[in-house]
Amino acid sequence: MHQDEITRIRNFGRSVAVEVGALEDSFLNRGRPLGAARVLNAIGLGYENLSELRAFLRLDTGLLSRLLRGLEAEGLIETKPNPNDRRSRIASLTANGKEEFDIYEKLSDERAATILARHKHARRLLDAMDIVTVALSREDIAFEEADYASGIATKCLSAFAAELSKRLKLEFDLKKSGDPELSQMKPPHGTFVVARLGDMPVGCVGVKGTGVHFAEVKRMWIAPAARGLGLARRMMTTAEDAARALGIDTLRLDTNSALFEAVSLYRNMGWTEIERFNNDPYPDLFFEKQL
Amino acid sequence: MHQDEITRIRNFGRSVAVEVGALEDSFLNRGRPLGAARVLNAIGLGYENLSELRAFLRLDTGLLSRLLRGLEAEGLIETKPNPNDRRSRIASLTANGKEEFDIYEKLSDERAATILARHKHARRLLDAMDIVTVALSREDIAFEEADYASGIATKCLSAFAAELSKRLKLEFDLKKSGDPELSQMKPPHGTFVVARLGDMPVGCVGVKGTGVHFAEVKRMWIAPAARGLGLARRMMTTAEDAARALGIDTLRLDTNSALFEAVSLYRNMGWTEIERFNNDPYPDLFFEKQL
DNA sequence: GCATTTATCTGACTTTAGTCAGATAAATTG
DNA sequence: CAATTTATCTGACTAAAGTCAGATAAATGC
Repeated sequence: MHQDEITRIRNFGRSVAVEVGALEDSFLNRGRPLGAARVLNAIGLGYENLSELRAFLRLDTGLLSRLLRGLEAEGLIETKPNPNDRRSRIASLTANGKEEFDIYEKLSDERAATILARHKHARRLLDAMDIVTVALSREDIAFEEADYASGIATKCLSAFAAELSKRLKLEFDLKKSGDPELSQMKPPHGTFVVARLGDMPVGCVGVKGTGVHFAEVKRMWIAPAARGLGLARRMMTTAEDAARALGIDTLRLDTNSALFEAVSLYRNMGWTEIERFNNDPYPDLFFEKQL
Repeated sequence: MHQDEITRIRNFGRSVAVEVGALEDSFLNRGRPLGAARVLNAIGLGYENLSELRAFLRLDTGLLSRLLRGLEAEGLIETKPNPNDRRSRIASLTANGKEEFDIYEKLSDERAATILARHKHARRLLDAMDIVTVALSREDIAFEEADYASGIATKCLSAFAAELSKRLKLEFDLKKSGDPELSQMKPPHGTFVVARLGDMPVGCVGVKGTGVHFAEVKRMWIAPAARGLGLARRMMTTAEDAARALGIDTLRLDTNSALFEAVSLYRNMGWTEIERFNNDPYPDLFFEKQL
C-alpha cells in the first residue's frame, strides 16, 4: 500500500522531469547555453543584486561573473555599482536583453498554454497543480504583515468570502460581517498577516484592535490548495504573537460550526468557548484565549 | 484571466524544477556524475539492450559507450553480446551495481516519502499528482490488448466496479453483470484493451463476442485522473476497430443514464439508442452501432 | 586610520557533456 | 559470397560547467 503511494509520486516525478527537460531544450534552441539563459531569466525576474542572483541560481562567484561578462558582451545586460554599497553591483536588462527575456518568457508561456489547451477540465488540472506546488514548496511560504487594502490581502479576502458563502450556503458579505475600519487591522491597534508562496496567496489572518488590552481575530483563511500542511496553526500562532507584541492580552473570535476544521483547531490551541458577543448574522460559535 | 492560469502552471513548473534539481543533487552526492548515475539507473530499471538504453536516455552512441566503460571499470555493470544478435550488447548490473542502484532507488523513495509525510491529506495530494502526471504524459499512453485476467486488466476492472458502485449508488458486482466467459473477450471472439501510462492503468474496454457478426462493448472505463483528455473517444475507436478486424459488423452496449459523460460520447460517436436487450439489473440505456 | 571583512573579478585549472569521423565485427540482402 | 546495413567502439575534438587561489576595491570595526 505504502509502496504504491511512493510509486505514484515517483511516476509524477518522472513525468515532470521530462517536462522540465523539454522546457530547457526549448531554451537551448535560442542558441545560448543554459547557464547564460538562466542568468538572463533571473535578472528579468527581478533578481538584480549579484549576491541575490548567486544565491537564487546557486552559482559560484567566478562562474556567475563570467556568465555576466558574456551577457554583457552580447549587449543583453548592464551592470553598475550599487550606489548604497559600491562594493556590490546591480545587473539590469538592456532593451535587447528585455526582448530576449520576453522570448524566453513566451516559450515558457506557450508550453504552459499547450498543456492547458489539450485538457478539457482546466480548472481541475490547475487546482491539482496548485496542490502539488504548495506541497513541494511548503518551506518557501512566507508569512508577512500586509495592508488590509493591499492587492494580496484583497485576493485573500475575496477567496475567503467566496468560500464562506459556499460553506455556509449563503451570500457572505464582508461588509455585513463587522468589516473593520482599516486602522483597526493596522499597528498600533491590530495587524493583518498574509501567507504567500511567491505571488500566490495561501492564507491570511487579521487581528482587529477593538480596545487597549483585547482584540479580535478575524478573516482566518487558508487556501484550499494549502490545506493539510499545518499552515492554519502557524497562521494562528503568528496572529497571537503579533497580538502579544501589540500589548494585547485577550483575544476573541467568532466562527461558524460549519467550519469544523477551524473550530477543532481553536479548541486544540487552547481557545475556550464563550457566549455570543456580537450580533453578526454569520457566526454561531464564539471563542476566547488569554495570551 | 488566461494569464492567471498560465501563471499558475508556471509556478507549478518552477516548484517541480526545484524538486527535480534537488533529487539530482542527492544523486550527485553519491560521487558519481549524473550521466553515469542515469545509465546505472536505466539498467536497473530494466533497459538492458544498449539501443533501448540509448533511445531512453537520448545519448550519443559514443557517449553511452564511454559511460558504460566507466561503470564497468567501477565493477557496477557487465556487458555481454546479445546471443540472438551478436552485433548488439546487453548490459546488466553486477551485485555491487545492484547495491548502488538500490541506494539511488532508496534516495528517490525517501524524497517521495518526505513529501507525503508532511501532508495530512495524502489521498488528495496523490490524486492531484496523478492528474498532473497524465496531463503531462498524455502522449505516452499506450493502448494495447491485454488478457481479461491479467494484472493490469484486474486493476482496471476493480476500479471500474468501485466507480460504478459509487456512481449508481449500489454495490456493483461484476459477476452479476454478465461477467463474460474469459474466452469471449479474447480473439477470435472478442478482445480486451487497456490504456496505460507506464504501469499506471488509465482505462480499459472489452469487446465481448456473442455471435458471429455482432458483439457487445463492455467495461468501458477511464481513470478519473485521465478524464478530459479525449481518451474515452480513442478507447471506443480502438474497440470498434478491433471489432471490425474480428469480422464483427454490429456492436451493442448497455449503460446507465447516471454515466452521463459516457452516454453523450456514445451518442456523439454515432451510436443509436435501442430497446433493452438483457435483464441485467444495472443498465437502463441500450445502444447499437453498425460498423 | 589601519586591519579586517565583504563583494566581486580574473586566471588557471578540471570535470562533465556532447559531437563526429572512422574502425570493427556481426548480420542481412540479393 | 560480396556488398550493404546495423550496432557498437575508439580517438580526437569542443563546449559548458564548475572549482579555487589570489587580486582588487569598497565598507566596516575598533
